[in-house]
Amino acid sequence: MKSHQVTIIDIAKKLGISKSTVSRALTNNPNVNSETRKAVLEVAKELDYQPNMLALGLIKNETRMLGVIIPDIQKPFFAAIVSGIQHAVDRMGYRTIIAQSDESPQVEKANIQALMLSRVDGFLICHTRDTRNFDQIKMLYQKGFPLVSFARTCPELPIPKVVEDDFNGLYTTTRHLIEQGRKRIALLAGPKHLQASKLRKQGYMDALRQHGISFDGDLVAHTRFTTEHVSVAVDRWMALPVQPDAICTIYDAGAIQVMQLLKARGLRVPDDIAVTGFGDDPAAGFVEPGLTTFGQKPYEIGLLAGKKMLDILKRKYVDTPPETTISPGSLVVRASTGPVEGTGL
Amino acid sequence: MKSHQVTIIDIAKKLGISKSTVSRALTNNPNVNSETRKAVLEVAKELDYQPNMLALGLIKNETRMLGVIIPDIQKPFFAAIVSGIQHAVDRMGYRTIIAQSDESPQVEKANIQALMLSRVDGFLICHTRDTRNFDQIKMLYQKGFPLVSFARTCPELPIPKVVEDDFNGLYTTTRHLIEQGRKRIALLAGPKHLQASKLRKQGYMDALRQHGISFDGDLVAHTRFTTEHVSVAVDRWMALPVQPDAICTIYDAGAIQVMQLLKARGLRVPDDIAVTGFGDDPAAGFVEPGLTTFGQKPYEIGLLAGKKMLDILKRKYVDTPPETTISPGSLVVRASTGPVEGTGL
DNA sequence: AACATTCCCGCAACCGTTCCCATATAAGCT
DNA sequence: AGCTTATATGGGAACGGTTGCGGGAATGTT
Repeated sequence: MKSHQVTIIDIAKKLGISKSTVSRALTNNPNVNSETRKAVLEVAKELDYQPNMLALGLIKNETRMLGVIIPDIQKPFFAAIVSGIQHAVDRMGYRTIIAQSDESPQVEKANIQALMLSRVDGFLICHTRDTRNFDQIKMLYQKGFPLVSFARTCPELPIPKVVEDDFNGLYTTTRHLIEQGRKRIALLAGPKHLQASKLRKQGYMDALRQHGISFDGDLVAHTRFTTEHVSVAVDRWMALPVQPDAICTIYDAGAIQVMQLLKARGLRVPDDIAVTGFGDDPAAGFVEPGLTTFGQKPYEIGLLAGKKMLDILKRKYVDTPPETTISPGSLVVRASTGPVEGTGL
Repeated sequence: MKSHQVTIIDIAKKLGISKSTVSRALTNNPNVNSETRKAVLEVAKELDYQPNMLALGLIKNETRMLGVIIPDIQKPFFAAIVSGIQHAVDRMGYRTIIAQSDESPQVEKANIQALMLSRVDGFLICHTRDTRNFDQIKMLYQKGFPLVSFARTCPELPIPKVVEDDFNGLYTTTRHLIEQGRKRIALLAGPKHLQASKLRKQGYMDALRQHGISFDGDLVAHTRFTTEHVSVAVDRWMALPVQPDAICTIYDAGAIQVMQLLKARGLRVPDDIAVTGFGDDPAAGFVEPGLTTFGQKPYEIGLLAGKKMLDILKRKYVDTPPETTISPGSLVVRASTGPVEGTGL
């Protein structure tokens, strides 16, 4: 089937020299006659020689492969991050192996194991939303693997991180709603154990407080990002004696579902009730009305994460402590909050 | 930094036996005493031994890695395919290395080269929309690499392929428009050299012919999937003495842009003019009005492609010729194709 | 002419495994 | 007891490269 692989020995035999010399000629080692080198290069091309990275990796103990662990490549957010990572590390000759955890901590664990066996040179990880046990990544840390974490990170580990602008995101959207004259602003929050989730809720609360609006626990719903939870939350709000005039959410998909539920109830967005999201998912621009949201740039997050990984690989962080980078975002105003109709895109 | 790697020699030394025996114990070779095996397994666990896949790959000449080449991971279509491929091959212990060509034939070529150097065990490829020169993949074929092609394939190569239901897709959407009473149906087509593009156009033309509608060249626009081309096409159609009452497109993104352009011109969809797409991109369900489109299941395409790759790897196709699988789709009717006004339908 | 230096090149060890071959011991059969 | 056979183990080549060491030839130095 696959024909015999061309090796440096084949080249050596053909030229009547030793494989050492061929190796040196091929690796630009100065200790080789220029004519010999020329001859070697010529034969190498003629035979279509391809160096065997496995053999090389065995010696250097590196694979030039990076493991990227994400929950779900089909989410535009993660797809964009992956794209950014790849474009950052490709030019330095690193390949990326993508592994999806499908939001399952067990699968995440299995993926880490598998990639460790594949001997990747480093890991870029975004945890499952249900990951509470960080033993696996801690184990990688102890073993000395280059590690970069993004979006959903392990707070206890001193490794480079790239995260979204969680606090500012919710602070900004909440303030925007207040400035639009909204008084009773509900919050569709996330799981309490998630760091990003906590920060976003904090942004919401700080915005309320700074504008003299008292916090009302009835207006906050903690979801685990499921459609059921969102449904229940909206039902509960609508059953309140005084209904909210705005719903602030910590993720676009939730906001879009909220809008659909409101529409089904005959409520008009934004006239009766305003809605905001977080992230600026592509869908936010397509829905009607367009969703006002805090725009993030996942591709940039990927680029940053990739660059940090390259820095580690270049041993840049030998003494400087790794830092957490916050990828800035900005408010994208569309029709779901304003009195005016948005652009639709 | 990275501490000494634990090898089978370490285990052997600790037990005072030879590495051969350790290897046998670890690989479930029957020629080893059960007590010895137990001892080896114990020490292996104690030392946290991890087999070195590089050494193993060097011997077996395999990496258990598959190269996946796609134009753009950020397109939901490709993201879903990648997900399908991964879920198909993961359980057989294959990792996937994703490489994006960014729709550039040169990058595609470079990626193939790089992955070949990484010694992947096989390739799953979707070509660039501008790939006309298939020398690279032919080279892979000649070298005997396991190959599977999907969505955008090389027609000349006898390799397994998984494609969308191109012909039926456009046949179905066009017929749907005709059944809705549309008479002058324009077609937003693709590049003439693309196989998928040709087939979709053929579906459109066959539907017209079978319903006694004569083909009008003025109503067909060939694009290269750019926003500029779409814009020009719509301008041209609107300048026609008799404007079309429906626009049939071969891709959702084009259809959505068409709807926006029509809206900007003050035309109502579907009252004044109907629009159809192809693929059922997530956005098709979000836009207003919802886009009637021919739904494809890219995740299934990925699954199929992955399974075919596994079949090749298992040497299943030694004598049976590789076949092209068409992933079935179905019409998804939404608001963008209501019946013509005044028909009473 | 004697010696040091430089330049090339070959030898062999090594990276971590697998696997073939040889060998020693134990067991089975007449 | 003497022979074959099975079982368990060790030795070492191989996979495809890199690299330190040593040596021979050519060149430079005194």
